[in-house]
Amino acid sequence: MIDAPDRMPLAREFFDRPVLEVAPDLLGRTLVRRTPDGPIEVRLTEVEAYAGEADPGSHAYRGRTQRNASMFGPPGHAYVYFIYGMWFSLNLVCGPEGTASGVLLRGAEVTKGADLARERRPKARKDRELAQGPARLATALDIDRTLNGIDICAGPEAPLSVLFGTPVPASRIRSGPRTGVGGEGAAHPWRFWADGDPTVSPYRAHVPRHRGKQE
DNA sequence: ACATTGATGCTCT
DNA sequence: GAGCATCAATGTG
Repeated sequence: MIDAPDRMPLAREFFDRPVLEVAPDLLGRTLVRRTPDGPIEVRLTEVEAYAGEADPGSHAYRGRTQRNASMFGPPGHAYVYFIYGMWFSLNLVCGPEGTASGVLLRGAEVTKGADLARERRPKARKDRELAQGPARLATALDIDRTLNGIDICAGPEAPLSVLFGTPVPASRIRSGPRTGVGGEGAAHPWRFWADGDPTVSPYRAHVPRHRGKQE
């Protein structure tokens, strides 16, 4: 049985391009997470681009560290990081090895394996909330730090793959400032989403948190 | 519907 | 020690 055209995996060349080309081009694509219990598939609806060492909003801004090492690796690999003491986020590494760009996956619609996703997201009241937000997406897809650095172009058995899917046409893509990114990084409209899709997460502007004594 | 805030621990300075 | 590419519960309308 031959795969339908929309089930063809995206090759490494897809990711070996400038991140601002790759990010909007990922919208509508199918992300496959293969778990021991079976596959979970989502249709990507919201992403953010992080543009290498020159981007003040990026984890790579201050150069290579132990945490961000996989961002500096070859394209078509995963960068998974732990945040707020509780959550994971999944990025797809773009651009040539030695550079450090990536696309944060922020929102998606679960299209297959919804029963598995619901088990992992028992607090989701509606199916559209299963993967609405980066940490929710990672939780629904059973993503953790063991997937950091893995090759997502490694073939039909890989834990993660991206399939062709049905790309969102450019006329339906919107862009704006990235969520939770402040400073000079806030100026760039590097968040991309599918207009009107209910699985796009609510925008939250960056709020500087001052802790400790105040007044 | 929207605003506010606690939870929780890792990473880098 | 400060800050974090967040979520969910709580409060108010």
